[in-house]
Amino acid sequence: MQISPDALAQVADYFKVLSEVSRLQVLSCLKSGSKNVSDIMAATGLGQANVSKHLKILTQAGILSRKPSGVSVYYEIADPIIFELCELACDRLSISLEARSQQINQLETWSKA
Amino acid sequence: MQISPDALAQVADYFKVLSEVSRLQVLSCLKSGSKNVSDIMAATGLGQANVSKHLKILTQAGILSRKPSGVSVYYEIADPIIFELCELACDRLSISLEARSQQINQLETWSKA
DNA sequence: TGACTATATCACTATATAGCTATATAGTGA
DNA sequence: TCACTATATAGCTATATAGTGATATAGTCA
Repeated sequence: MQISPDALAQVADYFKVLSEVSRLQVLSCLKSGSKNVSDIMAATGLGQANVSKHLKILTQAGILSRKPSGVSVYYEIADPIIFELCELACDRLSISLEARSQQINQLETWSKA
Repeated sequence: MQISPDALAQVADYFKVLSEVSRLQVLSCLKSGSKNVSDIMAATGLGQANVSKHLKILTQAGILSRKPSGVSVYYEIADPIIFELCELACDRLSISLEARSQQINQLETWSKA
């Protein structure tokens, strides 16, 4: 094994941040631009404490940046690379979906034969 | 919010598969080519039942392919895209590490001033 | 100052899962 | 057939964490 588990742990932690639906919702709604916590709550439907927790996790991972402005705090995407990551994952998912549907088609033609 | 939580859930699940050190170890040791379960156990140091469980998860995610051969079962990378994903994540990590070290440098020069 | 609002944090519960041991299954050779 | 080995699975415990309600903190305006 070439790569140390410690190094892999950092990669794993990074993917773990992206492996929760709520956090992806937050990222998705921030793709169009900076928003404050209340906006994010409204856009995602998540509870306040929950949103705050996820925002902290995303910020600590370097994915979001935090900008207080008066009483509000605005968050925005600090690292657009994540959308490339999501695109790659989506590509992969659509490929496997296609493969699965082809298998189903084969089963169908077989059952009709 | 444009993307449905259901769609994001699939992306999240995909990332979740990649968010465990043991599974990344398995992928890392399979990068050089096909291996059977015993080889993977030896390369990673993981227990047999544990390796088997992780292999199932990776296979179900479409990341590995399973090829029984006699008593053994060989697994190999079915989807090299994952290495692109890992590279992107690594790039991101090295960038943030670099940023952090620059901050430390700034602190050091500041403390020496 | 005090009242109000926005955000963060704490304490808790419920759920998911990594890793383990024991057991089951499947292939191979006697 | 039986014995042996490789892999898979079941059941369990321990741990991590998402979500929630209550509370704390910080900024703003009267």
